[in-house]
Amino acid sequence: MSDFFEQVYEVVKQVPPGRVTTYGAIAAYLGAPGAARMVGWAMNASGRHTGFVPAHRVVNRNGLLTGKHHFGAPDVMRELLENEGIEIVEDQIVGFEQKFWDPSRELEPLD
DNA sequence: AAGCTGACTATGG
DNA sequence: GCCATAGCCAGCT
Repeated sequence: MSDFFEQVYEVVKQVPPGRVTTYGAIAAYLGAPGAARMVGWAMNASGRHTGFVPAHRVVNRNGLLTGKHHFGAPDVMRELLENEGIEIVEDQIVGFEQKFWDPSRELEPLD
């Protein structure tokens, strides 16, 4: 497993319940702005990672649940988020900006 | 080995 | 405001 993937998991696992972050924010925090796709790809491989990776707390920049189809069932991601107190309407997070958790702002810079 | 793909994002018409 | 294009970079065919 590439270190990049581990880095992604490290960040995602630190996302507090009831909060969400974006692929781009994680990529930027890891020093790879624009590599948001790789974050998504890391989520695709998150199942291989030892431990639980709350991939459902990672959405695109619109707060849209674009990756819901990768949870085995299209409703799993929404249910997980709603279980944490996040409202979902039309596969989109309600009040996304308020629930947005920015790693470069909440965590210490990687340096 | 070379090209395609993708859980993204920004920009321009 | 919607559609097309272009970077991004690791994994898969």
